[in-house]
Amino acid sequence: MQISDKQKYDKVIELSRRRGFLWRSFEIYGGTSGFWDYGPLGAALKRKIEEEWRKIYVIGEGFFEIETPTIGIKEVFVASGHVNNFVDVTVECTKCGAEYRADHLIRDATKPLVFEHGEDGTFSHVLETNVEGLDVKELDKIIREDDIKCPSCGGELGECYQSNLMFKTSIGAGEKKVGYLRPETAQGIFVDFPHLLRFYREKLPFGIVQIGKAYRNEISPRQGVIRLREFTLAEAEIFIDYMDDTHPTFERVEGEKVVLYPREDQNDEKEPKEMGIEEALNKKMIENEFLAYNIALAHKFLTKIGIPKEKIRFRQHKEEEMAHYASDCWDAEIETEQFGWIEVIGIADRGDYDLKAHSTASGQDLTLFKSFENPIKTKKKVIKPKMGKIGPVFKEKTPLVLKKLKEGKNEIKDGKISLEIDGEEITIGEEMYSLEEVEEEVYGERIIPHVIEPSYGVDRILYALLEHSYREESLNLETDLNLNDEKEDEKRIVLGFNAFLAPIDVAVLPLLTKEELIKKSRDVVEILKRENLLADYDDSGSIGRRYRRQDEVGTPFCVTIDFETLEDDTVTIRERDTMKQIRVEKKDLPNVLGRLREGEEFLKGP
RNA sequence: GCGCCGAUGGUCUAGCGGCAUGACUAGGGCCUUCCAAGCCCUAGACCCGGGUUCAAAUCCCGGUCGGCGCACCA
Repeated sequence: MQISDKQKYDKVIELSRRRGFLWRSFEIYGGTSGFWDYGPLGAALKRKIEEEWRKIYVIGEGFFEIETPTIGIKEVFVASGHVNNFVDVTVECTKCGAEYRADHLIRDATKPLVFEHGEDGTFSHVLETNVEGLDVKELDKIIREDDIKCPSCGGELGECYQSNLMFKTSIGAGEKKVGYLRPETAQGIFVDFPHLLRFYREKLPFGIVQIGKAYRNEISPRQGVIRLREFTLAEAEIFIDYMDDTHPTFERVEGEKVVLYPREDQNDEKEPKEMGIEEALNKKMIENEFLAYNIALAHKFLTKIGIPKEKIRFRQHKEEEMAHYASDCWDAEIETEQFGWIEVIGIADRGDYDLKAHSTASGQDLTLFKSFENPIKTKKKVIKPKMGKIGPVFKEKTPLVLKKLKEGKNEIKDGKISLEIDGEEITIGEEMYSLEEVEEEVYGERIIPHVIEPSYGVDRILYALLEHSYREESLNLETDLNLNDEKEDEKRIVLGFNAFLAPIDVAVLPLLTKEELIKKSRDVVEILKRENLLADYDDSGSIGRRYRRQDEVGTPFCVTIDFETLEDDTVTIRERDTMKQIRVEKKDLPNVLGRLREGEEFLKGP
């Protein structure tokens, strides 16, 4: 059988395209890599995944959702570091015009530095120039100093320049203002920090989420739906007090077991290990309680939507792979057949990087006043100027003098204070001030919150879910009609989504294409619609064919209308996974379906 | 971005200088009392552009897209 020889990825993508989950974008024009459309069922599935996410973060955690533009002005991304750091350094040959990535060019041009003789008689280089983390000027310098030429024509290379991975655009007519399509939704949140702080009434910790599109102009996106140029992020930014990283509701994730793959174990090539989240925290494997909490939360989310536990692990980023803003980062990875372990969620400790950066760049105060439990009382001596003496002496310079004195950086020498005003040295004599001891109370301090950021790649999660939901079942049908001994097992393709995620909630099918049954079926569809269920009606082909159609798109239940329905107003509900049926009264249908959708065992009966 | 390979109905596929295969799917009808049954009918394709040739899906060149390897991946 041809189909079973194929990779699972191919089967999943084929089904997705055939049944309207995923389509390549711009297909009639040949398509463009890095862009995919969600078809009717794909869009529905994605929405339901996002809805589950909201249940956890918005309702569960109490993080409200905001929506900010997908285009950001240049200032935002200059401050955030994306304009400078989210780049590849490129260099162009002045003669033939070929373009190169400068770091690779240097690495290639300067290697091999050392050869090692392999056992199989081949040579391999073991050292290469370390170009990691060099900036434009440094790379440019190396090219000049080592006199590196164009590898294809030997021509002189031009100056290095940065090519940014953000999509650039202009705002308004005449390209007055430069904008970029956001590479993450987070910056919109940081920029709104003063509003958010007031909204949450100036108390830490608080969180805020955003679900939306983000854009990265990847040089060469591959791997189908895994690497996109336009993709959906579901991000939460959790603002915390770094002095107090006790999570207020840690008990919610107690007992959650996760597979962890810390940095050290990766370096030592050890296996990831499963452990309770409290243990990981106690052993300092995860440094921060908020990080640990959010790792557990991510694990809850992924298992809830139906990713098998054994296919989930959390891998800590190595130092060199972390983003420019992160001080620690754990990725949730899901194992897929096609791509191996893929990153689907990044849980980063962004520290105070972003707020600090935006504060500096905008000149705005992005701090929060944190009260001490007990005000700190200090006694200190302050200088009290005697205005009657100072005024007449310094005249119009008096305000400046007072200002200097207030700054408090005064050294008293032999009772005299020296100040520098407009480059001029002046002396305040003993008679011009008095020293008084005052008691000062400090009620708190201004702090910049730190940020913990769980960032979910919705598209990747959706793909992983499709792959893990896809199954083919062999049905051994004992047909007497099978005269030739060609024993061909019939194949059933099922997307085994949890009922609450399935794009179509329920299908209504007349057993036969008879007018009475069709009419009755239409009535049932109307009843289900009133319950806000997405009900599909289908009377084409045989009943078996219709069940298979629904199985293939993951519809959990089919309601079948037969001749008994006409007599006693009962219908059958057929479950996707077991293919078993129960008969219920038509009037109980919404109630029973509701309970089944909540996960009640199927054959328990009404 | 480099190298290798590929692109034919909605899906999968045969053909590889001379009428474009077949299966599945889909639409309509007949039949049919629960899991892709059967019968009849219908619809539907050579990635784009150039070249070679009497003739190109087929050969050549360029492009686009895809797969794999290298590289990249906040």
